[in-house]
Amino acid sequence: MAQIAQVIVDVPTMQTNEPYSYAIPDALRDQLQPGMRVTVPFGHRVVSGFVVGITDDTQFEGQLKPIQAVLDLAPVLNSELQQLADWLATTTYAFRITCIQTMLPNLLKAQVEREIAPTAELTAQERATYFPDGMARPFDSTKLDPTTLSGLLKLRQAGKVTVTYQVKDKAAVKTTPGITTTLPTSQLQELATSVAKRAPKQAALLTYLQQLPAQPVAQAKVIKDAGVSAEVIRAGETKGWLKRQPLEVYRDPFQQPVAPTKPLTLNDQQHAAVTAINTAVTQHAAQTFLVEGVTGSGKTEVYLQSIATALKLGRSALMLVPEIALTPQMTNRVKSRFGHQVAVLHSGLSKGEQYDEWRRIDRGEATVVVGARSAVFAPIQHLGLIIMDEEHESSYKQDENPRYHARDVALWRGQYHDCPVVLGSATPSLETRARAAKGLYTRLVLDHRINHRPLPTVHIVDMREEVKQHSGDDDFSAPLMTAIQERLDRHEQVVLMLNRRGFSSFMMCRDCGFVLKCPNCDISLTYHVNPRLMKCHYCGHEEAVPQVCPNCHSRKIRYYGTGTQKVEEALQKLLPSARILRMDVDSTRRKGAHERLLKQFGRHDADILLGTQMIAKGLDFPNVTLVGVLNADTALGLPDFRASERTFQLLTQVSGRAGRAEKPGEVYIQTFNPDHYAIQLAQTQDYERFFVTEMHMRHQGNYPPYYYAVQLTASHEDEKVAAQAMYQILAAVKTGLSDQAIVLGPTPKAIARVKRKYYYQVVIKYKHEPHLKAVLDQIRQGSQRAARGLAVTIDAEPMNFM
DNA sequence: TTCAATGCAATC
DNA sequence: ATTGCATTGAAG
Repeated sequence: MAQIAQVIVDVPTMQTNEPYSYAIPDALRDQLQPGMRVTVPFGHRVVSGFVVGITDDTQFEGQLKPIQAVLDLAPVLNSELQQLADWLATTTYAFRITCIQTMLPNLLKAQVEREIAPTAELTAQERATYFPDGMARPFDSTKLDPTTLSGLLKLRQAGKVTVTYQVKDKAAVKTTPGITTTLPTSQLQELATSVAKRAPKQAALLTYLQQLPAQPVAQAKVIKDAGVSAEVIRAGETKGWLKRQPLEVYRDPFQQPVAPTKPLTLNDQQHAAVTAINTAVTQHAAQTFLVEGVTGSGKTEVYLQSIATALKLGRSALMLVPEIALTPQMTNRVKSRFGHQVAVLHSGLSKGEQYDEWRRIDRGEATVVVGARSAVFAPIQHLGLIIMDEEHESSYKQDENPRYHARDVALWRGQYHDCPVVLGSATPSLETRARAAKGLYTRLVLDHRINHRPLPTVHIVDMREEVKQHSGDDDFSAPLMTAIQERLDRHEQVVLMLNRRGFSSFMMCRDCGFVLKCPNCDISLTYHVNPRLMKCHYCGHEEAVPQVCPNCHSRKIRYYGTGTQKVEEALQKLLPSARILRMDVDSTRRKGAHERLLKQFGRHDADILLGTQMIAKGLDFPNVTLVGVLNADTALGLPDFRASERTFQLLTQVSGRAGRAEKPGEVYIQTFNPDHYAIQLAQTQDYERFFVTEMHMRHQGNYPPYYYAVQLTASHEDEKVAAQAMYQILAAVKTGLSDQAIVLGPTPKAIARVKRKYYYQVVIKYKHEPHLKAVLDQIRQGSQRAARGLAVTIDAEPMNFM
């Protein structure tokens, strides 16, 4: 019986979102397995694809085409991850191939390249114009200029040129020169004694070769260990003593060795938590834990000791951390406990490094994986424990297709492997905390700080009063300045956070009120000092800083609001002797800059670390005794039901940065909303009261976790088209769902225009809608043949309502 | 009437 | 996504 491969082709459309049948040529029959990548003829070209099954027959009536080539020796997705891909596609409304690609390291994304070659049919004239060197040339419609492109297309119509497709697999294994010997030890011994007296180096090499293992050894190692030069090795090669053979090496992103650490002694609460988790690990129970631990309560040690238990049982562990927290501080801590068996996966690595870490995991050489969001797809086998630190972080949700939440994937894998999942946070998401309240998750509370260090004292500064007393737009209140000065006098360090979410410094005319906006997007341009430019944070548009108002030509156009650079300048003016380190998107763009700045601060090369949200997470500097939040409430005004939750989390998180060692810490929060519950409760770090208050608000507003939510968005260059599409979708939703469902919109998004496109959205809130999936799938089908340029997205449980 | 731009369905 | 093929639209 002829075997048939079921292939998902790499063409992300609705029509090709199911397997296509291909004949398996005899030569590939033994080799091919589900989970492998292949190249297949598709229409009039070749595309890459992914084998999801091998069957004996097919529904397809027509003539099957054969698979062209197999790209892998072994499946790149095992059976678990293949099932996970299917689940991901159904729950996130994404294409199957998109899900598969997301789960694989970047380098395994095969690329199709087109080439165009001349034929004998061409006239000399045409040949000279299009093929000056007579050779085939790359045919990339995005890179060729329009005239050449249309010319080439005409020639193709006439059949005067041929187009070929080449699927390029970028997966490259790095090698280093290696050495092996084929001679038996006895012969080498003989040679060593018979070699000329005045060639001691050759003798040394021969002696060394005798104890060489069968596998190739790096040439660099031979040179070092045998004490010979590359010259001698070359001589040995010509004499046939040894053979050169490329040796596969891993690009190790973690070069520097780390000092091993021993498990620390646990306090009672930590001990209770570890015991509970260990029991679940040992019993292979797919139980979910919520470790609710205040900052400084030693959550990480609980994670590490639980991981140790899984390893002892011969199982592996996955630890997820927000990208921003994947600092060397954090990875070092895991590496120094578990050594070489740790693999690290995050976007800071090069693609080659990512691929190599992925392969170490796939081969079972790494049994502890630490990584950011996408590491939840790591090909770990025999999972014994999954940990997700800072579980509330919104970066665990991917904001492009597939719009998955790593927490959901982690829970899925926990079920699959029958292993516990530990969600950890000082400020759990309302969803998670509510599930714990319902008894779905086991709650483990760590409310003592290690060594009973007190929580920092938090002061709230009413900026309305400050502005009244002083003149105008000062970013620094008197109490905060006094506190900073005290630290400088005592040679202690200060962390200042500028909340930048949805807030920036913009140009406004004081005469006519004109605000300078991006010509492509609907948002105001941000003022940058160095280089002095107006920039759009969404599309990257740049323009010169205007001297006069473009609207009324007044010279009184000034910038308003607060950027890190402006604050830095102002602060430097107030404290001329203070050494200030600025950490924001601009100063950390280059690879490793983030790490370098933190090291600098850790060495006390600076007194004040000034930064955006990124400094709130996971830093641990013992000499920091003061934390200031310059503008606590910029996020509160945003049209998002999670605004309070975000604000509370951020303030609590950043407050934890103060006084982590023996010196007590102080926190100053500057706000224009001193009475808001999110800020009041952040002052006392009272998560439980915040939870109860916020749950009440969510209940009032019919928001998650009381309701599920789906956000539908349509975007188009023409505002009318986008709006119209949304009204059609609205009609489909209304007829398809019960009247229990709450449908909001269509409304223009808070930032209605981004990159020359208008955005409209509809939000569905529901408790139980069995037909929802069918309705949304139908919308997905419909959006396929809608107006050109119209993009419809479906986001289940969105994190951003803007 | 002819050629070209535009829309549309199919791709195993 | 990309293609060939049908349909419609503008010039001959």
